[in-house]
Amino acid sequence: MSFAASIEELDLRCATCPVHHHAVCQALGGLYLDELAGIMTHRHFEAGTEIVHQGETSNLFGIIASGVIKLTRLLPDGRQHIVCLLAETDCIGDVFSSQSHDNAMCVTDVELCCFHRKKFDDIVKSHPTLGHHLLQRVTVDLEEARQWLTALGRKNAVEKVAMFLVWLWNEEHEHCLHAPKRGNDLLLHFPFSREEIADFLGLTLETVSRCISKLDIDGVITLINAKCIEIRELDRLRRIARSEI
Amino acid sequence: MSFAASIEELDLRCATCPVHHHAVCQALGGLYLDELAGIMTHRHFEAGTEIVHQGETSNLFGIIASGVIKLTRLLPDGRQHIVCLLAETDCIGDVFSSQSHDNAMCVTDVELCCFHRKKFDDIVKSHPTLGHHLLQRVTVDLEEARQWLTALGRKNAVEKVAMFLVWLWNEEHEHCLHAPKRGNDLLLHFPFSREEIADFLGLTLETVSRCISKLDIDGVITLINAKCIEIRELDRLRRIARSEI
DNA sequence: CGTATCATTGACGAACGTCAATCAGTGTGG
DNA sequence: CCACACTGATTGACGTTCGTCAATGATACG
Repeated sequence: MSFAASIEELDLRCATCPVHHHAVCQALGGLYLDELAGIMTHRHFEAGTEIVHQGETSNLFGIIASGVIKLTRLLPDGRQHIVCLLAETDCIGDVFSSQSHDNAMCVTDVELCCFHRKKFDDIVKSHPTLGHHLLQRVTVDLEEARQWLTALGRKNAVEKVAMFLVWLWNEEHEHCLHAPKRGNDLLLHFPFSREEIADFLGLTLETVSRCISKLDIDGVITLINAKCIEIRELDRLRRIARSEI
Repeated sequence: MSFAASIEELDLRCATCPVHHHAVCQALGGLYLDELAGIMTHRHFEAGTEIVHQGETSNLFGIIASGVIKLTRLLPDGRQHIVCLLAETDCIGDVFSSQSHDNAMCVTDVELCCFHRKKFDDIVKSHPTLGHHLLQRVTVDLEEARQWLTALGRKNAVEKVAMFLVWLWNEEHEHCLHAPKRGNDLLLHFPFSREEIADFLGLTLETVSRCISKLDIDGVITLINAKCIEIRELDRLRRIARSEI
């Protein structure tokens, strides 16, 4: 693990944090934010770093200021699955349990506001609005997990990949308020390898590659390069994702 | 929908409720429980009844007193998936959103403590401990959803079915505190059809049937009848479920 | 320029789905 | 009490989708 060492980072307090208006911390007004800032440490992790290991005890509760984290689970024989992809303003960790169910690994470089699980929970307990916001977050996470459950259980490979692309597009254009605005609204840049997409969708990297090629050939998207796709027919892509075709 | 009509049921207040010590309502002591009881209505639903319809607005927030409810999602072409199975003490509904993401359908007869979503949320807001308990519930639901995500994404049919049986066994013997104690600890009675198991595991009913037959032939379980299974080698079943074989 | 890594593409096979026949269990009515 | 029908489970034959294995291509990096 690589902790932030530079002194400058100590100055990164909540007031200057780029996401504090959108993350759960918004629940606390500026007044109580100091309380949070007091127990917060800001850390930088490089892409590829494993922040938390599956099964390990960890007292980390974090809010992502920037970057992307994947939560993965490994089966005894090496099969892997990504249960969640987290981006800025998302929370990592569980205030109730110190045992981590998943590996947390950085897909890109990550800036993380870190709290001690127990201390964060104490603040949650004393500030009901924060608890309420946290409940809302977890509820949204649950809804998203169930959406993917349906996809993994009942959709075919092309539908899964289409759904993933639409989801990415939504993430960039609706949820992630700090994503840099692209010149072209339909240009999709993503940091995931084919293997990561496959581990997320319950496929193999070859199948993901074939599906992307098929969508390209069919004119729904244009493959600019391995990690950049132009969406040519968003409506059609959406219909495929929703299994309406 | 069939509402409870008998006058006796009006007497079913929280104090006499069989699950109030284990459901989220425990968070409120006996004192505040009256507040909850004041806005609660107790309803009975028959097996097969659809309580909530996918996409509909619904202001129901309920706590299951007895019975089993399935939350399902339907794709435009008829493919179906069960995203969650709920039993006594579990909550149904979302305090934040009035639009239901799934159909809620009774697998068995169901006794449900019903609240108006908004009113329940008001009580949550004024009683932080209740909110905290609710957060804990949703966190557990999320963890469970992710466990099934990994299963649907990365496990084969036999492993899925084994996992389902182990999960059922755990539900009966660890979580569901009011399940009637069986004479034989390894006898598993369940209310689900092959199609329901299939819709939960992302398989077809034929595949589920074949997997159960295989586990029977291999001596891991004995199929007593369609809805009763004796687990003969729990450890082996667990290892299959965990993909350790 | 050579090497390493990742993506694409093809050939083939296995696992699971589809379709259909049979079997078992349950309820109903004569 | 039995015959019948109805529903759901099992089993078999066959087909499709996706996984596996392998070769080739593209891109980045020292």
